[in-house]
Amino acid sequence: MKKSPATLKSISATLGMAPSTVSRVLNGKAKEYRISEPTAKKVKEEADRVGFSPNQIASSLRLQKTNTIGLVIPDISNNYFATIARALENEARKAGYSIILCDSQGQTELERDAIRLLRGRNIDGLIVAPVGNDAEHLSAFKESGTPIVLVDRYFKEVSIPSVSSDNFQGAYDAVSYMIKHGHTKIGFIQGISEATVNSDRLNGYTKALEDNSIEVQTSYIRGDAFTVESGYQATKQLLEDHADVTAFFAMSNLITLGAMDAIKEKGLEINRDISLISFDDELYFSHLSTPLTAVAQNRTEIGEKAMEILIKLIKDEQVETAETHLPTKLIVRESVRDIR
Amino acid sequence: MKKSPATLKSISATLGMAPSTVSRVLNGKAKEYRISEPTAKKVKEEADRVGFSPNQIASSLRLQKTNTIGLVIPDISNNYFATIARALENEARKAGYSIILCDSQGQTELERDAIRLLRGRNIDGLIVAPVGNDAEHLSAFKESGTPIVLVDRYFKEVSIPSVSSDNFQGAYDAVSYMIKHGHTKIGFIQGISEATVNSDRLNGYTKALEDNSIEVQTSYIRGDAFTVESGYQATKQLLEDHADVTAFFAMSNLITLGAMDAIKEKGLEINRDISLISFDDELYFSHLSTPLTAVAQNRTEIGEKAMEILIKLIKDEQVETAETHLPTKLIVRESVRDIR
DNA sequence: CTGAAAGCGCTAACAC
DNA sequence: GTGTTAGCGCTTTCAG
Repeated sequence: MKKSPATLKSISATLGMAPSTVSRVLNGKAKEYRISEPTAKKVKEEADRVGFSPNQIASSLRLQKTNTIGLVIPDISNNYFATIARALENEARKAGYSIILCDSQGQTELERDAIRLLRGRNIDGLIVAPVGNDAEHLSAFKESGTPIVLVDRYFKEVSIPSVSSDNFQGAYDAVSYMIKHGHTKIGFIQGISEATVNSDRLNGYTKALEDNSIEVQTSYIRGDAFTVESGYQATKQLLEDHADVTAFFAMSNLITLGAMDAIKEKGLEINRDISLISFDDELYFSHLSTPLTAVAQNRTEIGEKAMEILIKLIKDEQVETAETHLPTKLIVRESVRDIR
Repeated sequence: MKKSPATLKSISATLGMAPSTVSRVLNGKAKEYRISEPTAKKVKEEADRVGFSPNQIASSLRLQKTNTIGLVIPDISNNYFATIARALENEARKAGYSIILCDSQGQTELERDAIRLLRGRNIDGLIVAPVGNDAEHLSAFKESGTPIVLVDRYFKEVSIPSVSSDNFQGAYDAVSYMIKHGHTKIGFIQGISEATVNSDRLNGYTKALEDNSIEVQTSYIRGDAFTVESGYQATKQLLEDHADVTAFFAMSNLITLGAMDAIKEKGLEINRDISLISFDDELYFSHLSTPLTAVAQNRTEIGEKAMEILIKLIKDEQVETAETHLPTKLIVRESVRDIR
């Protein structure tokens, strides 16, 4: 049986005063309203005694503010997103907000549903790591007036603040590094080609090749999802179609895993037979059979920065509404062979 | 500027009817209340037109039900918890509940805070993966009448339903496997010794040794937290104190990582110089320099089962209130050397 | 078949 | 210094 918890009213009844008085004391507005010491003390004691905790729902309804932030993520079990989520949660909590977590499972349909649901829950702000390329529901949400910030991906056509890595530069650095070690035939194992994260990285890849007068082979560009499976298939196909490719550049932690599966399956060994760089670093990379060179993204900072922007927007503070791109860092390990 | 969204009242006003009528139609109670077809149709159209989404806050206040479940987790960026969280979220969503995520960062104090906060948010149920050994705030929460289910860890002294792996058996199997391969001096790199997960695993370890007439050396039992750092320190110390230890059994994915760090630092190679089994499997284990043998927990099922129980409790259905222990599976790879 | 009205628990403007 | 009151948006008796 559910106990009916203490309320302002119940407390004020046992104390023989008005709910408003109790409310004022408990909200620390005692001096502001010049409530007498003894009254305040009695209220606090009674509240303590019955273990009063204010009903946020009622307060939210009254104040039109839920102190709640929606978070829509493609896959919380993907360490990349989980680490961002942790940073987001942490910052939110410090600012007095709670996170409502929605996993879109990489499906635009579920993402749409989640946002609709969160809207009904009157969230004060929304963070989305969008899946797919459809941004209409996002800009529609923005129209509602509730602040929204994107993480990881972003959209050229709609102006929603976003925080992500400097994908162009990260890719440029990685590919330049490969080229410096003698690689010219470099496979690009991509995710969703329409996603800006992906195209920015592809641009970095292309630019690095061009800057070194290496022709871009479109047949070296493979893959169609940020998944293990796609990484596996793309790598496998490319390995079969172009045995002359000496290096792979994988566009996410999951794609990297798929690529490693394919490489292993073909009986190849990373470094010895084939080079590999992962866009996105993982905890275990240094312990792999060949420690993997990776483009490390600053996941925590992505989360912190995004929440900082969102909270500013909620508080109606000025914010440079543009895209934020955080620097990446090339972590050199042993997966790129020097073939000069 | 925040647009004021459509409400039942605003819709009923433009339509010239009462809010109650609109509410009934929109809640699918049209036939129950025998509302005329044309009226119902008009309501639906208007609701559509203005993009009405009901204010859950108001509804929650009225219904004393928030359709919200609190989730308190030590570290969402730990893949073990993240995968459980994903399963929880998924099941919750299917049942019409949203998840409020709180990361306790492994601190009892934050866990306590989070639960207090969630209480104020009038959650319909609570899932906690408890940190530490203090369960008082948990049983206090239970007293409030809101259903609560624990995942991963549990407490002997308080009767709160819990879902976790069969830690005893999982450990027993792993240690038996090591013994079968000739190991008798096996380090046990533990987390928090007071945690039931830990002691159950220790019991499994002990039992396996005893069943094979091997004496338990308490000096082989090291470590004091489920962290990389503790795993590292414990392994390092044990390696220095007892060079005769031939195998390690690490009590979590993070501890395993720390153990691998220590082993690598000492210039040792897994399998060749030292054997290792991890309690908890990870995505990358098969690609490690020595693919790691691990006790795989069914994380997804832990989450699903826990949510299933919680939802039953919320619906006041009968539930076997006991601890649920899900079977583990020993994934044999190459990290245990046969030294017979 | 539909409307009026009360009330969930809280806050704040307005009394006194 | 403190009480009274209205109302946030919704649901649900109770009326008609």
